[in-house]
Amino acid sequence: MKLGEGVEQAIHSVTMLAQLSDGGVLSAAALAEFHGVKTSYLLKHLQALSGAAILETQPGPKGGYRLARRAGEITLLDIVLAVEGPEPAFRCLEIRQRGPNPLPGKPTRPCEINAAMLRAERAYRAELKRVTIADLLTEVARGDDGSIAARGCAFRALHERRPGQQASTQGE
Amino acid sequence: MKLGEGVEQAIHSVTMLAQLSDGGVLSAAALAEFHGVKTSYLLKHLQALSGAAILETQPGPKGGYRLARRAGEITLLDIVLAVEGPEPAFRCLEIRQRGPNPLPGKPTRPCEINAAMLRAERAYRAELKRVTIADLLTEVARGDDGSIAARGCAFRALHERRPGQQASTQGE
DNA sequence: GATTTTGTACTCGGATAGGAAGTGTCCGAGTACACATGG
DNA sequence: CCATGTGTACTCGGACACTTCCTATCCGAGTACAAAATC
Repeated sequence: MKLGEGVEQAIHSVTMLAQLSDGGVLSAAALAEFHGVKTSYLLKHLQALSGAAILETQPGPKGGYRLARRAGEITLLDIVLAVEGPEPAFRCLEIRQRGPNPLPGKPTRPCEINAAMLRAERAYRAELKRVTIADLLTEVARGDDGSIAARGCAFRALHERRPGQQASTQGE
Repeated sequence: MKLGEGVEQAIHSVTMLAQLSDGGVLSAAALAEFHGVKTSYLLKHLQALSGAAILETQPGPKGGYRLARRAGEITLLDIVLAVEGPEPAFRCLEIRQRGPNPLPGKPTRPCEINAAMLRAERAYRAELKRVTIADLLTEVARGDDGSIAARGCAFRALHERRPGQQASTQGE
């Protein structure tokens, strides 16, 4: 019962991408720098998100990642499943049938233990499905005195880019 | 997001132990044989359950494991936590503060992402906490035509032992 | 023959190797800009 | 001076090592029974 570190990085990255202006993209290097993580590793998970149709990619210089759909349409469950894989955490190996005398004519009835574990996992996923990236942004803004938003804005002003469009005044 | 195989083995073992008569014990070797798993590996998890005060051990010949409390007082959550460890699946590394400009004077406000993930995990654990071993036995009995119970009874008649008491008629 | 003593066999317990998955890194394919060149 | 062609630099994408955790295994500590020796 352990989630990889990539999940946290992915959620933070999506949250950041949700805040940039329409049509803008952010490179993986910029996201990694902002979060203080390894670029190459973050790239792996961004690719997973891209493969899950959560992010869109823009190759080439001035390229980067952007959201593939509205922040209100992206749930935490989508991200977790994209990064960790869709298979459930509990895997029933039917060990009740693996003994020396495995109930000969008995057809495969659902294992009660498996059912209970899956029920719990459904509750877990349902809770994650209830939370969208837009909800997260709202919550953060609610408890923010402005400094968090300011930091994000400053960062995006520096690194956000719009492919196929001349950058206005980018110092670096 | 993956649980080890030991969880399933542990739950099945506890379920079996819950069905033996008062004062009786079952050896790890017997449990492993019944479930068709490696004894040495099962031992590790039985030890974890013992350390969590879910099982009691009886050393020596005719020794084995027994429940430390009533089956109705043992939840699936107890077993999962004992085997997998109590730490939550999602670990917030506070990467939002690890960037190059980490909000200087900002005190540690709870991360919204972390809060959402933990909320989901609480739902998961709450669902597991609702199910006791006694509930599982009831459910299994409800959908059983008698063959499952018969198999378990036959096995226990062969392998169940009572320390400090002469075995009545044990063929082997 | 009954009791004590000793020995053995069996149990759990923790420390020790092997393997799979997560973590971290590398190089290759593709694209847009920038410059140089020609008209 | 303007349009075109070429080159370069930067991006994402997938394939390749390293580390950690799960899986599997071994040997040691402890106990109850059984047999043997003694009274």
